[in-house]
Amino acid sequence: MNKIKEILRANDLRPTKQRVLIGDYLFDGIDKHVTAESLFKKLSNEKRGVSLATVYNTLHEFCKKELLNKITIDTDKVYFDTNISSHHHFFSDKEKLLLDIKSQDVIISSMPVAPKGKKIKKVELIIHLED
Amino acid sequence: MNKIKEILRANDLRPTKQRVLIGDYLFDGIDKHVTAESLFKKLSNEKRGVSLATVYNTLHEFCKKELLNKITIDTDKVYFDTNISSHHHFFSDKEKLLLDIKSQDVIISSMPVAPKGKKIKKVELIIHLED
DNA sequence: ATCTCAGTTTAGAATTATTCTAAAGTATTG
DNA sequence: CAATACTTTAGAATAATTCTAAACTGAGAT
Repeated sequence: MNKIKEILRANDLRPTKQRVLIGDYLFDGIDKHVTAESLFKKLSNEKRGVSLATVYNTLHEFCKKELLNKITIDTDKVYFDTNISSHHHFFSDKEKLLLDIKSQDVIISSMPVAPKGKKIKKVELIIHLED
Repeated sequence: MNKIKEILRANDLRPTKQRVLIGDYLFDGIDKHVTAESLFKKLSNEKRGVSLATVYNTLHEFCKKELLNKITIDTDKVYFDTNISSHHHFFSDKEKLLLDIKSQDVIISSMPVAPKGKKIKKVELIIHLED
């Protein structure tokens, strides 16, 4: 029995060929950072391809269902992280490389209160690297 | 004597009409968050306008000289902050609104070490807000 | 002042990730 | 199996930004 199909169904997403193919790759147990383009290329090698539009659609759906974490660091590409537990990132602006920081390596001991009428949705710490 | 002209000269930037106009607006003592488009619109009202290309050029030059702080949160726009002291931001994804957090309101008490061969260039903490 | 030239500005074209559209395909339910 | 709502897709559209190449200008030398 395919684990991905169950995940999809549990999230009200029909287990289509494309979603299963993408899910199988993304959720194979190894944390990954992908972009729409990188994922599209990776899957083009497979026998049945997936269109770029579907890659975009699927990444966004998975994000909405909180199966993926969207990371915007750079204007020219959006990254998606399969590690949805709370953690932060290094980013090398030169190579445009995203690296996980182990969650215990960052301690934020004081946080501001949200402005009136707003709640904190997500805290994102990005450490930009240079050589 | 114009303060902006001195700043420009101190940074090896010729004090052209356009740079002085942009500098006068940005560095009037009030902290600002601008985008290329918002700055372009603001300055279009002035008698002598500045082209959009020059707005982009100037924002990037000012960034390089560390007169501005570039903030990338959202793929569809880059923000520039005139407050170059160390501080963090709230971002309301819905309204695409950027707000300063007072520097004493965030305490990061533990930081990771940079990967081998890299140095930490900048630490950016973004707190995403929702209603 | 005027000349010269590197630095600067600019309009418009080019780029590029992403979103949109609308037509064809498919999973699911009865 | 039929009906229908959900999906996929190719290609067009969008929009912020960058690029290009020609015109312009500030600053030092004469």
